[in-house]
Amino acid sequence: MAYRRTPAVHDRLRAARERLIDRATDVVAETGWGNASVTAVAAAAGMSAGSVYQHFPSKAALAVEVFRRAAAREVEVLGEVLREGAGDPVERLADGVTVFARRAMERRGLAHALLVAPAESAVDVERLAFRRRYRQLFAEVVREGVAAGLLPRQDPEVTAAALSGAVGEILVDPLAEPADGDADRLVAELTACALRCAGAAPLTSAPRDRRFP
Amino acid sequence: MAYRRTPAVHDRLRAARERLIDRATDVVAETGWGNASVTAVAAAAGMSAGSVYQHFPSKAALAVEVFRRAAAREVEVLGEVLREGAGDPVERLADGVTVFARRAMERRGLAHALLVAPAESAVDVERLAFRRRYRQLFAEVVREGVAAGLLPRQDPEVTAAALSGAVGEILVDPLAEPADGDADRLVAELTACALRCAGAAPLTSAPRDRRFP
DNA sequence: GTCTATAGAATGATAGAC
DNA sequence: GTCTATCATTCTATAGAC
Repeated sequence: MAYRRTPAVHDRLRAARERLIDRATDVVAETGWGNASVTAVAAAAGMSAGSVYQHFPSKAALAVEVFRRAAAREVEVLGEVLREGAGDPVERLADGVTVFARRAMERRGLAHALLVAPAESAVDVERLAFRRRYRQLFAEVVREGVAAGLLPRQDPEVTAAALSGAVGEILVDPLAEPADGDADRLVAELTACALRCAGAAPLTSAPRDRRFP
Repeated sequence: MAYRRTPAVHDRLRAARERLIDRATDVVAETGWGNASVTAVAAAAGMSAGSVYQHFPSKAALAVEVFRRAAAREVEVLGEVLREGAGDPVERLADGVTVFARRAMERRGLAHALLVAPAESAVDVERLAFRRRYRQLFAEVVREGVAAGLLPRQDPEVTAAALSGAVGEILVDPLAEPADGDADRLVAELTACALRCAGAAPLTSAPRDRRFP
């Protein structure tokens, strides 16, 4: 195309790369890693399989980039709620779980791909790091809550593992696909469970007498 | 071999089939599903790859049988503790989580294969059913606890998901491989977390002195 | 006219059935 | 051990920007 690589060409390449990543993310979210062949994602992005290698040295590199982008987005959102959100640590924890769960349910396919779906080993490595960051975020706010005397003493890492594990577990099971109205109830139950798990009083306060109705 | 299948031949075939399943289970526990090729499990069982197909119509069928046997054993053990164990529902829940976690840590490789390790899709289907049974067992005892007034009102399914999710989550992360003495502490923390999760531990900031001194 | 991004075919490796 | 299918990756000829 270009005699020398002009800015216009550079931009077009960059745009094509972005589109490839976006479309590949869609394919992964809709059909899973297993069906995201080079040919399939290339077709979704409107390019040939060969052209993919103009942008990425290997399929694994593309997969990792797809994962990183989506995972980073989730971590950022969760981190904002947990760290810079409003309220005390317990309130932020409740908000965090709610956001985590709600986002996962809204983009179920993507959440599945990020959290549990089998993928190539390069992605598995990223996933481990990703889950660990998630847990650290939860653990941090639990630690704050303990320090503030709002939560009983506990191992924040274990509690954090339980929190993310609970959401993941519910996502794994396709039968748990909730009806429209049910999703809200499920998120609320999950949040309540998370608060109990950390040892906090239920959200609907005046907790002392109402706890065991 | 026999012209017509005599009882002796029948017994020998049956024994070979059992040995094949047992050795294949070992291979899966030690090296994961990915390395459990037909050749590898056949070698471990002391037979040729071709002979495997005397006993199973496909590799997937063998894998499913391996999974079912091991999973059924775990479900049985957990079910015994949760259903026929000693004590009230809360005590049985604590025992169940402890047993679940301890067994998983003792046979980490097998637990990983059963709970989370990537496997062929036929096994994934079994895994879903297996995790569901696990959750049902937990949910049942939680339901009992609620009915008995020992636990606050909650969705037992969600709580059960959190319980098994927490153990699974901790197993997923290889970094969490605990030192010898640490495993006990981890199991204890997990059990405490599980009790809180079900609402059995103190929920307010006024903890009982005995539990959180 | 030149050069490179691109499409599409060729190649080669892997994995599983039997 | 052989046969087959399925991709990831590479090769090659074109088309279109400069």
